[in-house]
Amino acid sequence: MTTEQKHSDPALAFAAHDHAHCTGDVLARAEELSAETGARLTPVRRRALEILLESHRALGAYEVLEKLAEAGFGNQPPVAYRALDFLVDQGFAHRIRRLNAFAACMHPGEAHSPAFFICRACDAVAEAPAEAVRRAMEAAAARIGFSVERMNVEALGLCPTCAEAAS
Amino acid sequence: MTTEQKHSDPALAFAAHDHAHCTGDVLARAEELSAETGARLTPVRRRALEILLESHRALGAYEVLEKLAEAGFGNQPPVAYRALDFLVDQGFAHRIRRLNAFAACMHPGEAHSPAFFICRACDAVAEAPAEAVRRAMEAAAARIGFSVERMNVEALGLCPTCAEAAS
DNA sequence: GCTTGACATGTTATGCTATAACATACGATA
DNA sequence: TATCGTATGTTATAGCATAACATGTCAAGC
Repeated sequence: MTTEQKHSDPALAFAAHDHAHCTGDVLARAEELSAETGARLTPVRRRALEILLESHRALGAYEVLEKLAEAGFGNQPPVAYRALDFLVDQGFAHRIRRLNAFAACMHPGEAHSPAFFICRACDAVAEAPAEAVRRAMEAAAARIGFSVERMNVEALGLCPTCAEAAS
Repeated sequence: MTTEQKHSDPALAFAAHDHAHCTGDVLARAEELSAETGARLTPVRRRALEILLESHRALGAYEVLEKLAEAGFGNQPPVAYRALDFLVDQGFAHRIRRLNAFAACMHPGEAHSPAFFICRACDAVAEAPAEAVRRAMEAAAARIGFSVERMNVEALGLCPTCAEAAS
């Protein structure tokens, strides 16, 4: 399996794998993209992204804040929210509203409309490409004259591991 | 235009129409369904649904609470949250996470996976049928062995009226 | 060099959203 | 009429998010 394939396989979000590896790759990609677009991936913002990547799960803003504070940054809520908002704006992270949480985007830069699959048993979150979902939404929007700017698509259920354990 | 068509036309959520009419129909349908399934549509719950139907937009739990209190029910948050949770469980209302709000379902009982289109300018919310979206999600879930139990599909953008006004 | 403006960060304070935990009431049933 | 399940009411608190203002930083233009 190549690195490319590995990172684009959403099932891996539910399985053990080499975090350090994908963390480094994604972070590097985020830096490239920032350089290209002029976005300023400052120390707090970069560290916030690292935190999301390292934990490799969805984190609440206050969890991120705590880790930012440990790294010497401010420890007031706006510090975390601003960094996270930046990451979301740049497409480096996604906000998962069902969990009031944020997760690093596993393939930044690739235009994609992410769909999230959230396990209600272990809280793991898989980000899967969902172009078909996006197309269906665009079509539904067109029928009512609505112009879509952003989308949140989230499913709650059981991941393979927990489904197995439950049976 | 028949009543059936009227209620199933999501564009109407963005247009003026006869609230009293659709409110009554939906409420009656909810009562039928409750009788069938044995769900207890008690006074608070019924009033909460009426409140959502009357306002005909997404309301925060505390807005609903305020109106429940006016009607003589308790005025502590759990009163509203419990009633709203019941309505969501029964499929009589939907939770719109992007707005931290709740909206009455315009066609309860009909199996449907709703998608919401939220205008960022006027906060109007249209509920559109999105079977194609649901199918795409099921397909994506199947590929990673995930079993979907619930879904939230929300789009942010501009409704026809506000898009017009902006141009 | 210095000023200015844009942007990022830090801090205080507060508001909004949601739930835990316990008390009370009510109806169905044995 | 005792009991169980369910619904409602209430107190208290936890958790999430942002407004508003102060400070710092850096680059462009005078």
